[in-house]
Amino acid sequence: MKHNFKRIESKWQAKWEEEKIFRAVDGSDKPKFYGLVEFPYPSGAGMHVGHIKAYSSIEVVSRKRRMEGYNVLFPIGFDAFGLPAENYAIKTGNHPRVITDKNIERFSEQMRSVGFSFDWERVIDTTQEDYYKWTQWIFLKMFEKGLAFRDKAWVNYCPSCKVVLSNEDSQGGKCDICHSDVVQKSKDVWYLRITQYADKLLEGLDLVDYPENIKQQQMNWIGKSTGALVDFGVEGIDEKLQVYTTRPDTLFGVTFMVIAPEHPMIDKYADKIRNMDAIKAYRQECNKKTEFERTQLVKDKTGVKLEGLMGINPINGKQIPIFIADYVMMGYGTGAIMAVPAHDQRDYDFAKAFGADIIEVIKGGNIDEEAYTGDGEMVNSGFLNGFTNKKDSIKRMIEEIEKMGVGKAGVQYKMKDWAFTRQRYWGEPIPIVHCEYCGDVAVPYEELPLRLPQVENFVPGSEGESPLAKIDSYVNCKCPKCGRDAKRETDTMPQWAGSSWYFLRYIDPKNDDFLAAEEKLNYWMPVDWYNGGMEHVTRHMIYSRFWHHFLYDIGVVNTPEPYAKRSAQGLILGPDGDKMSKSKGNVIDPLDIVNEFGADTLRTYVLFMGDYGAATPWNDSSVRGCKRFLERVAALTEKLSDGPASAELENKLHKTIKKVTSDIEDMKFNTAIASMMTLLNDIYAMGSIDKESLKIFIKLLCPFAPHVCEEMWEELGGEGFISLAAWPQFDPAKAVDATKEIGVQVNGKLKSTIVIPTDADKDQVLAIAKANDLVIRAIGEKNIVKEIYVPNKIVNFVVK
RNA sequence: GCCGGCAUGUCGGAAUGGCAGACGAGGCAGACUCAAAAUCUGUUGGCGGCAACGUCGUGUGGGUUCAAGUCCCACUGCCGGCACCA
Repeated sequence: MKHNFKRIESKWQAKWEEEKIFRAVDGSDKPKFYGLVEFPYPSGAGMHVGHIKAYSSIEVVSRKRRMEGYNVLFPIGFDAFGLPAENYAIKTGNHPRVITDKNIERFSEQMRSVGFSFDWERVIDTTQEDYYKWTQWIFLKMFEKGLAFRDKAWVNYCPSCKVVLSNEDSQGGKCDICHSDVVQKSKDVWYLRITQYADKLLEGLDLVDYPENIKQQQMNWIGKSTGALVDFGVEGIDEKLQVYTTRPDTLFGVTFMVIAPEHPMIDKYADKIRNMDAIKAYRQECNKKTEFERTQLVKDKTGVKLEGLMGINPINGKQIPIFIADYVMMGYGTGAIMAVPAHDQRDYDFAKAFGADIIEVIKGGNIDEEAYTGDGEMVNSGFLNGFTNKKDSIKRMIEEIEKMGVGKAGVQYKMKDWAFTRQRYWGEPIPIVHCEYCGDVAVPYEELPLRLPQVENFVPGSEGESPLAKIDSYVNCKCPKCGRDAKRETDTMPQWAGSSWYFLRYIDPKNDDFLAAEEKLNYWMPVDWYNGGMEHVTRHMIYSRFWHHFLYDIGVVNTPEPYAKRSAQGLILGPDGDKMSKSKGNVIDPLDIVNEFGADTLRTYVLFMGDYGAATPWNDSSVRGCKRFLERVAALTEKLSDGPASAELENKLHKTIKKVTSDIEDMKFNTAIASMMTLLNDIYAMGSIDKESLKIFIKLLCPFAPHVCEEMWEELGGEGFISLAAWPQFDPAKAVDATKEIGVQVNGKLKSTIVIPTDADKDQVLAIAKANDLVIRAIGEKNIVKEIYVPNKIVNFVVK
């Protein structure tokens, strides 16, 4: 072996750190590049190979940018608030602070051992007071603008973790942390009005360079739909029942209404409802159902008719029954629907189960069989009869109901306001005081940070009270407004709070006066390239875009969108092709790989193993292949010849420069590495390489395997660090081939290959092709009816 | 049900509509070795053939084209996300 990788890796890691060569410079004249990777949650398990792959992409881009002369900010930090540390604290009796510090130290050490070119002077930790001070500051700004509010409503609640969860944290009806079934609970909690930014979050997608699937997923999550709000009269009471519909043009086909079991109208007019006992029983039944049961029973519609109340269709004055049923959700639209069973399958199923009328208003289906949801001619619909275009009929109906004063165009979103509250200890305290006289009062900005108090017992209350509620000295305080006795909010912020703005703090991590200085924000933002996991597309990515849009609106930052470009890595699967998990015993520890094969090998392998965006199984033999490659590169210093480079070598070298340079930008790291492997094989075949060519080669390799390249650079007498040396320039003239080998087809089938001078004219090429024995044989007695020549690519003879 | 993606040797994967299988792994054969590992050399899609070469071949069926892994239509199978969203 040429080098002891352990020795050279620690040698260069120490030198880089000592000379702080990866330090980002504020306000430099160079063009800036802000590369970002999702900062880790410092778990007790240590780093995962997935972290290595996630960081390696931007690591390579950042290293290339430095060599290209950019002022690069490539920071790292820790998203350290959260339940795992707290649960571990409850289990072991250690304070989460102690556990977190230990884990951060371990993670830092591990990341250093891989040789990532982070700027270690800008490390942030979301659990430090000087950090969460600004998380609280942003919360208070939102409170000031009415975007943070308290509401008693139905929330997702995890009975196992004993916390309220946001919609984003309970996708699929499962708790994101422990995967228990989530239940609905009526609770007084804090929300952030993210729905007010729904349109901005949608429009902002036009401004950014995200992969199409990420944009789609965010659009689906926001779930904008347009339609109309229609007011139905209710017989006997002086109040309208408003529904939301995407098909107001089917209003003539309405045969009943359905409201959610939790709809407030039920309690309000309980005295008018003759069957309240049945209603109450049904409500209880719904409450007991888990999300799983509800989705399993989609076809079997249940519900109860409201006896005593009748709806009135505003378009034709018809009386229609009103039901409660759990297929209508309080959380979407108005919690009430107009049912058009002929043209909505759910309404159809319900109508069949409850014997309601089915009136066809769109021709084209067979409503004896199922609901017809396609397009067609409007019938049984008064002034809409004869309309065939959905758009037109909807528009016409909205005009009509607006004229009548019974409805208007409306917009709905699937996204709900963000339940921004956790009944746990290890999070940012919500800086609000509840005063009997003044209501919810903000803690004054100058009193931030509102510190987490020291507690002995982190166990939450049985009904989901925060551990902070038990600390009298924390809870009892004076109202900042009137000075009378008041009580502090004891909930803390959810796990996603700190990560919603962390990329701004990297820009000015030690600023005591503001979250980051204005001129520095203006210089560095937006993040030029952000890489992370697909699992964050509808959580962290939505949340942080929301916060950034808000900060833009209040003038803190100068761009609405935080991330100019986003990419996502694919999973690394276990060697067996399954997702890595402790229970399956197929987990690869990156530190084992560093120890056995070296950091350079690990880095190269995670990028070489396959398409960066695809899930790929780990393969130990392939790791050895990468190590073999790097060792063969290192051995080139023993194959040095006197310059200058041969024309053949120059040609191959410049082709590789071109390929590696563009492949890195396209995130095609696997083919970038493959092209360097090809070059290496060619050099071995040629027998030697001159010093200057070798220097160029290792510059290309440096972003991937920086330690061995630094060592070789030193050996070759290179100046300074190769990590800061200038990126090789591609010279098109040197990559030009004198001759080309191209294929010759007969009737589209390859028959032979010929060598032609590059850019030879058509006649010359065809002459060479026609002189080829194999081509002559393939054509035989037939006549050439067409001759096709694509320059430098292919010849095709069509014969008959 | 809706949205998005994928399908290529033994495996991971390459291929601006122009020589399918680059590169790596694995296999096979050989060199070195007492031996193994490591290293090095050659070889490696199927079928036929001593060979030259022929022939088939990118999930399935059709289509466009001089030419299709690539474009279009229909289907099948996997993966991810959302889901009684009115």
